[in-house]
Amino acid sequence: MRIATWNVNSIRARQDRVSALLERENLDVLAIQETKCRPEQFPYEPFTAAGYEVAVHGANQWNGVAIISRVGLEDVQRDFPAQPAYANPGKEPVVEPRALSATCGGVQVFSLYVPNGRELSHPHYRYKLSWLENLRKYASSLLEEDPQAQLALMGDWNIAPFDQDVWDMQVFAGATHVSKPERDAFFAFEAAGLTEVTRDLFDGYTFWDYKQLRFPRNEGMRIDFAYCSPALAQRIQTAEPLREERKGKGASDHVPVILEVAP
DNA sequence: ATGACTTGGACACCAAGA
Repeated sequence: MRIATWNVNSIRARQDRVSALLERENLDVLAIQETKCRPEQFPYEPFTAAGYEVAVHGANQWNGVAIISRVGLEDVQRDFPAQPAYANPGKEPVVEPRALSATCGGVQVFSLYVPNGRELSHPHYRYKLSWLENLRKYASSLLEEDPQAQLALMGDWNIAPFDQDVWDMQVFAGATHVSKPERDAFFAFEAAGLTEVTRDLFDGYTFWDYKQLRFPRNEGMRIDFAYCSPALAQRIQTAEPLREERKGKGASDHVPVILEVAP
């Protein structure tokens, strides 16, 4: 089975590329982030016509996640238990559409768009940390219920866990994505018994900013990951970032990361 | 070339991204 994650930065702007990816890479399941649309705006037809089912979670032009599968799509869950809400200045707190899970081909696949954090002193940063903590607690509870669970927590984690995951640590001094609390929150998933399965299977980045020639200069970040339960981690055979997808007109700023899962 | 941001809303600027 071939499972992938990709922050597409608008599904309406990227639908052609997503459809082409599914076919070219022979994907069974694709978890996408930053769909940036309400459910009724999602372009379902090209995917259903190609034999896929689609589960979406979206509210407006911000955030939004979806799962596209041709190996079943059961037990769809929007949000996770105790998922923190975020209050924009002067507004009521809202649980944003950043998490979606479904069982596909016997694997509980999560499509996750971890909050950005914005600045270390910003309320969004505290929101990011509590969001990660509660997600980790939920993942722990799933593993506790069933140590043999097949779990894949895939998505845009918005954290560069190691210094080599950004092109220049000096550029990120005092910035989000590299701070110790964020990295601690990331590695807490390892402590909870999950394994980030892409780390040992490739080197390099998964994101390059649109600005300042970041891609041609290969000034990127590695922030897209897949945390898997023990029973699933042992089935992962390969993990590959598709750098080709960052090229040309109409590219997302992230590239897909594809996992090959043994039967 | 892999090339100097991109997206979507209500808009002709702005928020947000990382």
